[in-house]
Amino acid sequence: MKPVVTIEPNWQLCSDCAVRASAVCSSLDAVELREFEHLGRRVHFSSGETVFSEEDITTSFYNLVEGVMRLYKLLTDGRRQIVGFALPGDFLGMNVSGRHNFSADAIGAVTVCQFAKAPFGRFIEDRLHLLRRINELAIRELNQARDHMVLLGRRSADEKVAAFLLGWRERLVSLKGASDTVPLPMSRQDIADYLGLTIETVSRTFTKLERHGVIEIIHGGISLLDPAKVEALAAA
Amino acid sequence: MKPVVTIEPNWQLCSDCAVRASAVCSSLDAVELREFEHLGRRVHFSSGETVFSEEDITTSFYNLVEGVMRLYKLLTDGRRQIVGFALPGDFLGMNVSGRHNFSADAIGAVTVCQFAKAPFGRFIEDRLHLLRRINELAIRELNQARDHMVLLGRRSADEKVAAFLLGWRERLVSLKGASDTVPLPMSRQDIADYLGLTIETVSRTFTKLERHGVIEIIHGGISLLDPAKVEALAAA
DNA sequence: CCCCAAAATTGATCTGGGTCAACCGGCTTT
DNA sequence: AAAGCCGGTTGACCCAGATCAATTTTGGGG
Repeated sequence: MKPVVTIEPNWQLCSDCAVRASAVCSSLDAVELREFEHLGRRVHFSSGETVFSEEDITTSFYNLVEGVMRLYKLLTDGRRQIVGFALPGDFLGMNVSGRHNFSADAIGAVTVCQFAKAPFGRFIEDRLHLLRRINELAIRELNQARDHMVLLGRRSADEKVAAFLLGWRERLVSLKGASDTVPLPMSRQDIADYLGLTIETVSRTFTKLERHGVIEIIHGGISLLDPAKVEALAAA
Repeated sequence: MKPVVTIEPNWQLCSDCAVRASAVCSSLDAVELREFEHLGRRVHFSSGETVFSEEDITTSFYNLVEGVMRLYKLLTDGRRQIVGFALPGDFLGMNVSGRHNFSADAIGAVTVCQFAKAPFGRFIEDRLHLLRRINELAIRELNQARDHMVLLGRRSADEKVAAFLLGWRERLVSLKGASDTVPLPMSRQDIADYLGLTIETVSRTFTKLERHGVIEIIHGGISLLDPAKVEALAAA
C-alpha cells in the first residue's frame, strides 16, 4: 500500500467543519476558532494507509473529520488486537510518553485535521476549557475501553458479535441518524480482531444470525431485522 | 460482609502522606496543599468492603492511600471482569456521566482519601496544573486499558498469567522497590476474572510454571525464580 | 488444638471456538 | 471473456481452556 497522501491548501474554515459540534473544537469560541484554524491542516489518506504507527514519536495530533479508522496493536508474531474504530469527531494521538501507543490506519478514504504537537500544546496551555474537553473525551474513551474489556474477557462469540452490531449502530446514530441498516466499512478480519475472534467465527455467527431471521447480510453491511432479538443476544 | 467503615478525625497532613509524590496531589504547591487538606477525609475500609458500585451516582472521588482494590464490572448473570487493580496513589471515580462506571472494593484493609465531588470540582476549576495531572493519569490508564485489551483478546492462558505476574511486579517496583518475590494479595478468582480465565486454569498454570522451575508458589504470592523465562512466556 | 468454611489444587471430561482446507463469487487485469 | 485474486463462506476436525467433581490446604474462631 503506497502512501498517496494529499495535503489540501488550508482554505477550510473550522466554522464549516462537519465535526465542529462533536470534536475537541466544540469547546472553542468564535475568536479562538479563528486562531485554531491556522493550527490545523487538512490531510487526506486513502484506503489502507497508515496515519501513524505504534511506538512512533508523536509529532502530531489528529482530529478525524471524515471516514473511518482502525486503531490497533500488534504482537511481535503478528497477532493483532483492534482497540477501537475511530469515527468523525474522534481526537487521536494523545499520550503521555511522547510515543503513540497504537497504530491507526484508514478504512476507506479518510480526512483528518492534523495539528503539530508543539503549537497545539501551546494553544492548549492556558485554555482550561479545551483541556477540560480533552479530558472529557479521554474519560469517555476509558469507559468504552473498560466495556470492551468485559466483552473480550467474559462474553461468548454470539454475544460479542451482537454487542458489536448494536454498539456500532449506536455510534452511527449521532452521525447519520438512527437506522436499522448498519454499514460495516471494515472487513471481517477487522471485526474478528476487534472482538478477539477469528474471521471464520465472525462469518459463521453472521450466517447463524441470518438463518435465525435476526439480521440480513447486505452488501457492505447488515440490516437489523429484529433489533430486540439482537439486544437479547448481547445480554448484559 | 458488613461495612465497618472507620472515619478518622481528619488530623492527617497531606505533607506526611505516603502517596504525596505519586498521586494527583503531586501537582500542588505548599499553599494549595494546605487548602486541599481540608477537602479530603481519610476513610478506612476493611477487607472485602465495597467502596463504590457501578451505576451509583458519583458523590465522591477517591485517592487510594494504602492497600489494594479490585475494580470490576459485572454482567447480569454474575460473570465478572476485573478491569484493574488499584494501588496507593491511584485516583478513582472520575467519570463523565455522573455515575461510576465500575465497582471498587477493598482487597485487604484499605485507606482512601475521599473528596466530595462538588468541592473537589470547585477546587480544580481554575487550577490548570491539577487538571493536567488528572488528564495525564487518565491517559496513562487508557494506555493500560488498551494493553489489557490485547491480553484479553489475543493471548493464551500461559501468556496471560506470565504477563500478569510481570505487570504486577512492575507496578510494585515503584511502591516497594524491585524484588523477585511478588506478593499477590488478590485471590485466584480475582486473577482469573482479571485475565478472562477460570480459577482452575490460573491454578493449573501456576503449578505448571512451578513444575518447570520458573516460579515458586509461596505463601501470599509467588517468587520469580527465572524472570527471563517468564518474560519469554509473556511474549511480545 | 480442633473445627469448619473458604480457597486452592488436581483430575476427568466436555465443548466453543480455533485450525485447516476447500470453495464461492464478485472485481480487476489482461 | 477468461484468468486470477481477494474477501468471504462453509465444512471437518481438533484442542485449549471450560466445566464438573473431588480432594487438599489454609485460616480464623472457639
